[in-house]
Amino acid sequence: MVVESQKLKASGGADQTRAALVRAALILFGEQGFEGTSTREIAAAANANIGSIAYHFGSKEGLRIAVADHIVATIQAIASRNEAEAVKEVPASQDASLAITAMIERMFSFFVVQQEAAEIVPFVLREMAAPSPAFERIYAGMIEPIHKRCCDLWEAATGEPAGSEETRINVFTVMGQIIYFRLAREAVRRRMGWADIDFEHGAKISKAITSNVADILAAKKERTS
Amino acid sequence: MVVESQKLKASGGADQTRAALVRAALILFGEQGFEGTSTREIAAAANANIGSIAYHFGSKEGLRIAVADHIVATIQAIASRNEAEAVKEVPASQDASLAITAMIERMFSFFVVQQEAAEIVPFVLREMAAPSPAFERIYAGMIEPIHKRCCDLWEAATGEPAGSEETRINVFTVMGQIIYFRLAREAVRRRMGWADIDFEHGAKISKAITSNVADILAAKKERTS
DNA sequence: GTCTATAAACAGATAGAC
DNA sequence: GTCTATCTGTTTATAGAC
Repeated sequence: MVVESQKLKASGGADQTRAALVRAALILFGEQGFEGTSTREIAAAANANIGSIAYHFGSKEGLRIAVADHIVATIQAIASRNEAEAVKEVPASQDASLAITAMIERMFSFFVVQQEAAEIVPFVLREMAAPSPAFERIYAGMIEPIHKRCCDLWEAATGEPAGSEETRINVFTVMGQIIYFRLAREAVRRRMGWADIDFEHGAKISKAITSNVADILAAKKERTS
Repeated sequence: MVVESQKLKASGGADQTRAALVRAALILFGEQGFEGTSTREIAAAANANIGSIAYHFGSKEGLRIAVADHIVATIQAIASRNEAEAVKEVPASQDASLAITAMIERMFSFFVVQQEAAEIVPFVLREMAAPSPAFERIYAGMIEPIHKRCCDLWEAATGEPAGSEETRINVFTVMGQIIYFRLAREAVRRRMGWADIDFEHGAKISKAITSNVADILAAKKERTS
């Protein structure tokens, strides 16, 4: 993936310059890493000049913080939209296992298949693996809220308290099954002999994960009953 | 984690200089990334001079390749030792599920608790997430062999062919549960309220993963019988 | 707010003495 | 093989014109 050569900045306006810089930095930091990206490169991709980074964000590090804040805002917009849809789909919390399956498929689509907000995931992965000062925002505004939400679903499905140590660990094991396919995308692609991981492949993986989680939930229910 | 200030190079000798450079690069590339590490930094940590990198490896990129080869050699030494031990522990392939549990615990200890070869994991994680020319070696010499070995165990435990698409995907879901706790170590640490992920915490996580896999295997056995 | 010019530090690679 | 000095280009940050 390469940054489009089209202008990210539509016309004049300070807000548009700012937004174009944030989006260019999001993409380039995700692809090449923070140290692997120069401010000149970012300014060029955003159709702005080098000085504008210092003016709007103070420094390169300030730009990274702004990128993190932009991610959190985007994620929260997506989350509230999904919640509105989820309420429509499952009027009562009729079957918690179904809700978990839906959540897994949504997260898998977001992290691995990536139709929307594809630029966000590489940046977030890098922050998770090697936290920078910007990680604080990503954790508090994205990782923790998603994990909490999953713990609530887990409680509804198993009866195990959402706040218990066991539940929190179990939810991480589910998130690991999903995100690993993004982290190790190239290894998976090679080992599976796939040219790329397309929608069809994604469906197979997603099915395997939801099946795993269904088996785990069923076994837990069996043991506690 | 910071590189020890002690000398990595014991005395003279070309091989010792070479080895010290590889080890210093392994640690620093893992901690700070390839672009985030300067050749001067590596030479200083290895108690060598900058020119020695060009002499021994041709370029910074050549050093990265040498690091990858060193990792593969180390992994293969560990793997053959483990195999020798595994034969002692389980004389016949009496219970394949036990062998899988043992494999998971070994991998978890290697990737997350990290008593031995702790420096290797960060470097490998970075190559998985953002493959460089050195990834080829890591994949062929470490990732694929481990994955193949796990697929064989999976076949022994479930009857599903080791080469089937389903088996390969399932093995990746297990590896994901393990490696995620290393990738997202900082997020896990915060969410669990742990000061660090020590041996006791590792035991809890490992138990959760082995329990998950046991449930998945049992459910698969149930369905095919 | 935007843009250019420049400062000061640092990068990787190389040449050549020993 | 080791080490120093240096070349060439690039880095972030800044100063100041417009």
